[in-house]
Amino acid sequence: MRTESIEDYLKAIYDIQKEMGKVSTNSLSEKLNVAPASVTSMIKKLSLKKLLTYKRYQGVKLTKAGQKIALEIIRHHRLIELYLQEALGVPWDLVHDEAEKWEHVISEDLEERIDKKLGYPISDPHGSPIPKRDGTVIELDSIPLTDLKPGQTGEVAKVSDHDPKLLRYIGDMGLYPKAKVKVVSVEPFSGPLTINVEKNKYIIGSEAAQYISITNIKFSKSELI
Amino acid sequence: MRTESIEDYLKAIYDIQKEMGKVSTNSLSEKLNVAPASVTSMIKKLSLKKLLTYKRYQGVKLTKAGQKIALEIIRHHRLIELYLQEALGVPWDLVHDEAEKWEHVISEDLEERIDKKLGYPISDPHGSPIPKRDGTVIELDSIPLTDLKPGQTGEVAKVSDHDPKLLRYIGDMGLYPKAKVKVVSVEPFSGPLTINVEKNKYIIGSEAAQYISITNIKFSKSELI
DNA sequence: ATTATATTTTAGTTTGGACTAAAAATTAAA
DNA sequence: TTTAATTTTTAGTCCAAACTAAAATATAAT
Repeated sequence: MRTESIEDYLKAIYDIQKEMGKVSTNSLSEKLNVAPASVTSMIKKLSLKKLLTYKRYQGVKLTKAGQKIALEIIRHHRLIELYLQEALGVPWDLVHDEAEKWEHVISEDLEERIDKKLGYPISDPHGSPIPKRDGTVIELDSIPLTDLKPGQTGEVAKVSDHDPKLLRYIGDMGLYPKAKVKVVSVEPFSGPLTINVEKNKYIIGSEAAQYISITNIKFSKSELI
Repeated sequence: MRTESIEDYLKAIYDIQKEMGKVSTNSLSEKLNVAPASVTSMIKKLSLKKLLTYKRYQGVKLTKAGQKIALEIIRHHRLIELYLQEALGVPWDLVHDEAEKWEHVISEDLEERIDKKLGYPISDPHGSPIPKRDGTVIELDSIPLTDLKPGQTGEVAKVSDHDPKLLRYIGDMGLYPKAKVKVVSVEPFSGPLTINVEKNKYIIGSEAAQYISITNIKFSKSELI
């Protein structure tokens, strides 16, 4: 059987795998908010179902079958997020939580209808790519805003959607995907950055800035962008 | 806690209460497709939570609190059904199953948005009334098509949405809510009825006809409607 | 290389919600 | 009014998925 819990594990594994390479028991425990021991037992089950491979004490890796399911759920999630925003005007800091539940119960048929209505979009409101039904994903590479040097410009590729409060903060500065940013200065010791967003100047803490991914990075001689 | 299972029980109890008066263990068992023993134990739990009252061997009755939850879920269900049809073109025989799952995970906020977008509708695609958020429902009274006598006319109030195949059959005859019907003849021993639907003549078995509720019944002298 | 710390796994419980089989209560039939 | 049939409840299991506490392994520090 394919329970909601299993889907959540596979999705979490996929995410961690992508952004940190290795998927440890602890990282899963933290991401899913369950005890490490619970993770271990679920891992065993998923391994039996051939959805992932693992060696004791050495982390897990999704199999083809496991990845297929993970991507299917992620696809649901992102299409739903975009649909909620576009069709129903749900603010971008709320779409995640709503999608988190709906993604497990939507039918493929309805998903197809939504996909069509949206015109087969390629990314969600936070800039993450929407996997195709066949399992292909185009991850465009980007680096955290905190890695830019003063004088560099770029555009927002995506932002983390894990915390509504953070999203609201980011949104207030206009830091949506595709927004042009320039780093004016960076304070040392993980201090705040001074940035320009489409001509407006802001100061943002590195804590928040690390959740904003930038692409298309260049040096700009001009004062503006 | 308020689990999906609990919500399903309360909804089922509300439905049965409305259309059969008494809610027995067996009727619930059948409607929910679970063993009678399972129903008994769930009833005990719901009783402890003060969502219903019951005396052993004598059926159950929702409390105010129980009814409130039931109506909330039914409201979700019906709004979702209508939304799926109107906004996404999901055919009317499929909206039920989709809503059956979504109804448990939709937020009140999103529901409000959907309600607004639909213009605060009062009934779903099958003719059932949509409860208000405060728990009021206007059930318009109607009788099964099988209870009409030859020569009587009326209009479709609602149809049962429990079986997609049945709905497709009914839909093919144009028997949507508000459609005008005239009973031309009825064969004895629960035989088929000959009816006119908006000028078209059909023969329908009583098995199917009993799931169609009619309102606004009159006698018509004319050949047509 | 040992010890200390951190991570992961085992072992054993708990909880929700289902199940079967058998007993008890109710209702219907002879 | 006894017997038979139906309905409902007990009693005891099972499974998924979480938990805690304690043991095992791996990694880091001295």
